[in-house]
Amino acid sequence: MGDLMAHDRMTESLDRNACAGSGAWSAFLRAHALVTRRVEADLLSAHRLSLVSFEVLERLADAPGHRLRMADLAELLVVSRSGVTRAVDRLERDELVTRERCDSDLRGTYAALTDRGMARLLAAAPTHQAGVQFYLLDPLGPGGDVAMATALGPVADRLATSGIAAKH
Amino acid sequence: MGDLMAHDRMTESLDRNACAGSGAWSAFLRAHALVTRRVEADLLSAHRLSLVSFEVLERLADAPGHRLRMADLAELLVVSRSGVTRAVDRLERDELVTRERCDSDLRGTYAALTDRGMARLLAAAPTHQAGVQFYLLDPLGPGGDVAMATALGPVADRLATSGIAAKH
DNA sequence: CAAGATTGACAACTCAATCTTC
DNA sequence: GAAGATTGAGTTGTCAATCTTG
Repeated sequence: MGDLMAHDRMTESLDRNACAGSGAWSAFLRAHALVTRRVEADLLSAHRLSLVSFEVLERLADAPGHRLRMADLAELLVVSRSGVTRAVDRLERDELVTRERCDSDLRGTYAALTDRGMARLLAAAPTHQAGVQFYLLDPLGPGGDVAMATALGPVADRLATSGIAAKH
Repeated sequence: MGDLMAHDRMTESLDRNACAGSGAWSAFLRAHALVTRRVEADLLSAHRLSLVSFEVLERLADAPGHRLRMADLAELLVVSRSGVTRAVDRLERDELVTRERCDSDLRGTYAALTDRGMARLLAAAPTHQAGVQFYLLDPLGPGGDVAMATALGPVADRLATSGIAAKH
């Protein structure tokens, strides 16, 4: 963990002017990788839930009737439809979610939260919330969370309209 | 960090429609997923480079001697050491990178940029830059890039010190 | 034919174990 | 023994093709 030799090599090679390690893009990628890694590690060790699994449960709990159609879940989580199929497969194996048929459109399928799923979500939510607060929101400083949300809103709006594929 | 939220209160907040769909955390995850997806799609279709591969080439080009040790590369990219081994394997197959021995420490290995690697990077850089600008920086608005970089700097600093594993 | 969902084949990453060198 | 790097095993995600229903 404490790797002093590596740290020496790093400081030597970091050039603030032309380095790829500066700028909003690099900070964005780095912060995302570091924060999600920590939050997921905490969720896994304390509640055996991956970050994606937690987010599925969270979205279902927020939805009317505690259920969502697979395609809607895919858009909310920004993953492919097959990705949602696999994720719900895993959650169904653990009996945290069940599939229900959609009566109005027989092509559709609902992913619905079970009682066990809700209990698991409630148990894990404090861990998740604490991680987000500690790893991301606290370092942002006062008002940083609001600034982040308002700044990144337009980013998502611009890209979320046309599903997963697009061009410019 | 000690978040002692009671279960009944959490249930209330989860039932509120605004819980999972808004806030800095959700915007952060959504923006990252959407932007990296687009940037990588552009890089793949135009230059057959994944985002990770591009970033490896970029880091090597910025480094003194156009080379970096595997462990340093892992820290810069925020991936595991085995992840870097696999990524460099792929790049070496395409002859964009070569492995070199480290004379001062025979345990170490350098990943070094080849001429083909540099040419590929230079060809792909405009595509990458345009994607970052269009998908992320433009929606952020004027000054948004600087604000983002300064806001996320402390996030990375807080988490980057102890490698990949950590506790709080 | 278009849309929702799933499946198979495949790609990329992580962890734990291993090998070499310090 | 500790650190750098790699390997094997296992997990998770994507794309293309398929099946079913509108």
